[in-house]
Amino acid sequence: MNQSSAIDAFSALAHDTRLEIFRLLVQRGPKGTPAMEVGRLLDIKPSTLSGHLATLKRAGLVSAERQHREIQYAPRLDAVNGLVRFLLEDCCGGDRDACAGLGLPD
Amino acid sequence: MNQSSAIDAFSALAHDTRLEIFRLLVQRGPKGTPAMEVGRLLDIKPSTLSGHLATLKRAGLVSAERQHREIQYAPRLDAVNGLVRFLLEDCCGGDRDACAGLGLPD
DNA sequence: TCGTCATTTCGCGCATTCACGAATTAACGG
DNA sequence: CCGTTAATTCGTGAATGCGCGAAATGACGA
Repeated sequence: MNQSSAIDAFSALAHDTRLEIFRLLVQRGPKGTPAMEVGRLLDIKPSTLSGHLATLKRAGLVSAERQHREIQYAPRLDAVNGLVRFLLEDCCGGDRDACAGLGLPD
Repeated sequence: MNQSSAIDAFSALAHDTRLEIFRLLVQRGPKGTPAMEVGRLLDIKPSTLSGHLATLKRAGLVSAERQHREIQYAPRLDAVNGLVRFLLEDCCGGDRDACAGLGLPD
């Protein structure tokens, strides 16, 4: 994870509809959800939905796999993990004691 | 944390300079850093810096406290925590078994 | 091969965001 | 009260992102 990738990810999440899409995918689980079903559940027009899913995919936040006619989209939870690690990198200048009790990852 | 607040936070982080500012504040620790020093370290013009710090503060990502002449800015790590919790809320439809091994918070 | 459903691409008009200089306000020290 | 440093506000011009309809493409099933 680098600055540029992080910005792509944050930009992707900084949008009402895309944030809803991502959270829906998280709730639906790692098995994935067909694009059309996402659009139906959230009432999004096909062309708009396609653009948003492409943005999320470009940002590395979701994966896409074709299954028969449909494309299954799934959230990449490891991307969220990487994003947080990047945000909190070298917290307190690397002084672990100073960061104690903040619930940070190892 | 709600959708609107989360978008404000992600929007704030989805910007090159602001992301640099926030990460710098994280690295400098919870004691805070004077605005001017941030500007000096990252080479940001005063008016531009002021706007970015105001955006981060409005998004709840940093706190500001006046100390003598300067204003100390500090990162709000609890905000990051809240952001991640919001993002991963009801993961896998709340089925904890299906989410096992993903490194999620309690 | 044909028809159909799923998805993407393209173009338009509209709204928002950005950096920066100049002027302004705020908080001290003497 | 004055000078200095810290920080904010404001206005402008340029760049980017947005939703959506229309058309194109891809992938099947019969």
